[in-house]
Amino acid sequence: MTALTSIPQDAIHRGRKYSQVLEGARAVFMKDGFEGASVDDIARAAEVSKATLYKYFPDKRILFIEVAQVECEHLARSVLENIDLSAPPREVLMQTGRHFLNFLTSKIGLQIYRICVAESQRFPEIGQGFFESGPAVMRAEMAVYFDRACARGELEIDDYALAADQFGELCKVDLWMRLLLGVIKDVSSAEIDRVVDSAVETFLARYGT
Amino acid sequence: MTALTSIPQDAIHRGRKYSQVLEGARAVFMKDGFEGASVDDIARAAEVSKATLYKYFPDKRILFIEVAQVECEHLARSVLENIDLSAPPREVLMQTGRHFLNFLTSKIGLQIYRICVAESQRFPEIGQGFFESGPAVMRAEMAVYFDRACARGELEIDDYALAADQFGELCKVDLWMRLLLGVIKDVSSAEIDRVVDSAVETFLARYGT
DNA sequence: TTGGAAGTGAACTGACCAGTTTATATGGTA
DNA sequence: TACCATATAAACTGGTCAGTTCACTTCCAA
Repeated sequence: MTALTSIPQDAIHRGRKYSQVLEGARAVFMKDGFEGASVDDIARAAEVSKATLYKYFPDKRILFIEVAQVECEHLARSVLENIDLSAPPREVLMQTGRHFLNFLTSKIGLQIYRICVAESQRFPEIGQGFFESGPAVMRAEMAVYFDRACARGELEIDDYALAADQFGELCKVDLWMRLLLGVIKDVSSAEIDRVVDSAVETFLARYGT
Repeated sequence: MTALTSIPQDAIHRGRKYSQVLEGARAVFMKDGFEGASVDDIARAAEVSKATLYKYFPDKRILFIEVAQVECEHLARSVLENIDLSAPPREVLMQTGRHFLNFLTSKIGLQIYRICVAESQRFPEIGQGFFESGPAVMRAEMAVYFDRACARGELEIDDYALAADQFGELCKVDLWMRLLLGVIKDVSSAEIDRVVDSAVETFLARYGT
């Protein structure tokens, strides 16, 4: 720690109000989207002055990117919890599908997707980051499972990534689009089960042994 | 197709400038998105005065919804006119999938979806309108085909709507998300074929006879 | 030829918002 | 206690934009 005293980024940014700002921004972005969220609203929600907010985040976009990254990591973790990968494929797929769909259809899951899709034009790093910590993670985790299951002779898959994506897409059927577009407001676990059931059925029709 | 007939014929005839406005709006919305497009820009692009524009479309949202519906109608027409529904299922599905994916991955297809998803929170009628003239039409048209194909013994499907949605989702695999998020910029027809091939394979594994 | 419907351009209203500045307050530390 | 970085409220700048209004023009049909 001599001349090069690289002060940790976190230490520089994380004053007392840093996480307050992030939390307020999260709440307002989730409620109003990116364009719809005014910086005044965020400052008010964070119980912080606008001047302070701008000291931490010199630009509204930077603030959003920060929020989105934190949320993506958080959500990716929650999807990957509590699945017994040694169970029979039908069981593993059902559980995975339900977890996945529960996340996709949650208020926060929907809103993050909405904002990332909408803003990826103007701020490509948002879309890129979301893809890598969202869909790409899901795909990679499933590929690991497929590899094991194929080795056990439980599945027969040539292209793991493609199969993973297909399963993910099959889970999105109907419910996700209707929620995204505001055609419906909520989804019951019975509806989720129905979609996941059929997704697993279709998936196993092709890849089951 | 009935959902698409909401553009009143008399409105078209009521003034010479109607389609000019729509065309200008289409161009500007596609370039700048919904929020990014100013009504002044649209009027300028349409070579029409703002007052005239507001005579036809009393609200920017209504204008966008019309644009989106017209585009969806184009897709629906182009799919229906070019597919021989009496061909074997594999052939019908391949063709349908390719048409569908070509539209989804087109600049305008992506942009309409982006805008609808982003704005459906603040303006539910946008999401509602898009759902009815987009996904719902696709589903309904496929259900008609499934009905015939099942009657011919070529397919075996219990829930037409669910099966249609599954096929649609299977076509979206990978490419669509990466385009939406700006991870990739273009897609080759070879990539489209690869995804559609596998979608058809998976679909027929479950529903083929 | 003329009257009304459609269209025009430009100014206007009222509102919103990102980002800055300023004068003032607070709280921890030396 | 005195200092200084940090925080604050509120006003301010400079800009954008949806939607309206109005005085005026163009077009067409009777």
